[in-house]
Amino acid sequence: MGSGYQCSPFSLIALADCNNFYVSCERVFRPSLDKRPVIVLSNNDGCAVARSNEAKAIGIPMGAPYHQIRNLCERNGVVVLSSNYELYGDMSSRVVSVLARFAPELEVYSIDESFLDLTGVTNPLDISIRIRDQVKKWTGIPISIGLGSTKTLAKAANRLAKKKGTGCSMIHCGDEKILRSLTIEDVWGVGRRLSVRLRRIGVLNAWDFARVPSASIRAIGGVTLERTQRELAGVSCLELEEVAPPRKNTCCSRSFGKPVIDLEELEEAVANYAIRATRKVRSEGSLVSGLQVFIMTNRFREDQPQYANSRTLTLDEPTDDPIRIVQNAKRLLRSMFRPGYAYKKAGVILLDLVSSSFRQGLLFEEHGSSRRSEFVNAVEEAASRYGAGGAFWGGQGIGKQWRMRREMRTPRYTTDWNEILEVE
DNA sequence: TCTGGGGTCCTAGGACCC
DNA sequence: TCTGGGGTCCTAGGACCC
Repeated sequence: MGSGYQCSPFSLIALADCNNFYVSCERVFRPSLDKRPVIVLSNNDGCAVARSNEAKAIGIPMGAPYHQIRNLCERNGVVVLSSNYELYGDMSSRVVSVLARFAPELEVYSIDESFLDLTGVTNPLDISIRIRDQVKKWTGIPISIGLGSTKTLAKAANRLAKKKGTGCSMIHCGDEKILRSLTIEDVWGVGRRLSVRLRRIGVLNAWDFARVPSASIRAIGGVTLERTQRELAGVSCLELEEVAPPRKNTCCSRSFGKPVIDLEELEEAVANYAIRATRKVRSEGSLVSGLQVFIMTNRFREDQPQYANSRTLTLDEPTDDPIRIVQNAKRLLRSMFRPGYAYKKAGVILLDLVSSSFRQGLLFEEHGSSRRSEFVNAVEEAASRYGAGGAFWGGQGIGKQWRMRREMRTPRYTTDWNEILEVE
């Protein structure tokens, strides 16, 4: 082979990936959607982010803006749904709990994918078929499983299983025929930009990629792409992370349902995003060291004046106090706001999160005065118990002209008592 | 009219220091 | 006319992922 790499015979990784996940979740609760073309739209009913096989067959591309495919959908009787993240999150954890019965060493990689360690299993393909059947039976969600000695090979095998429609498949790093059948774009870690540059040097498929001198790969995509190359050749560079490392930043941003002109409205939106982001941080027991706010006009409207900006600040002490975070977010917003633009999107990013146990001595100093934190905790408690109607901060406003569209959302069957499925 | 949201990692280059 | 070099730290931007 001449590559110098050896396949590792010691480990076996499986990637379990839910098929058309959001669509599959919707179908569990509405079996009438089976065999029909269905798509799920992103926030603000913007783009198609999940498509059933029937919808793919009609020619709806991934990520297509809805306004561009609306006619196509209407002509073909496509069922169009807004996204329902409460439902998908809940279904996701159900799938994971079934997977964990088979492989206790598992990494939840995304809402619809998990890596499983099947090292030492005697009949991995048979087990994979059993896992697949069990997940379908207990959750209603169809999955595909790819097997390989590294994460990148497992990913590739999963792609193959989806391409061939077999449900489960395995790839060995020496399998020339199979690796040649995977285009360079199919390789995990090779996106649009890198694939163009790789094709230019004659790398067309996964087999080529694994065999090009690593110096050329490094020149094109740095150490990250070099790792991908080694992984594809069977050398493990990406470990299974059973415990998710603590998040470093968290963000809340939204496009507006309607363009926003006024500073006051923008402040209201930014305050809401800041509070949502702060809630995530508090629920993880973290503190915020800094924050960034950004605003932008609609970049697709070439006929309109454009403005985009972002500002960052470092807090004097890490905090999880929503009042301080909102005050600072508004300050940043006012410092860069320019009147006369139609703003389309804004966001708040909380930076350099640290564990709240690091705060230690500061607890009883001025910022953490206990009466104030009791008050904050009480408001947050009421908000989490009774929803936005229970309690909200003054800056959040009540008009919410800017809030996003979500016109075709299905009920939250599994997470909201008012919307639970009724069986007659 | 209408074009998502939330992350990570890496690198180049500027600021600053000795 | 001549105008260092090497280190660190930080940030912005680019690339990727789902």
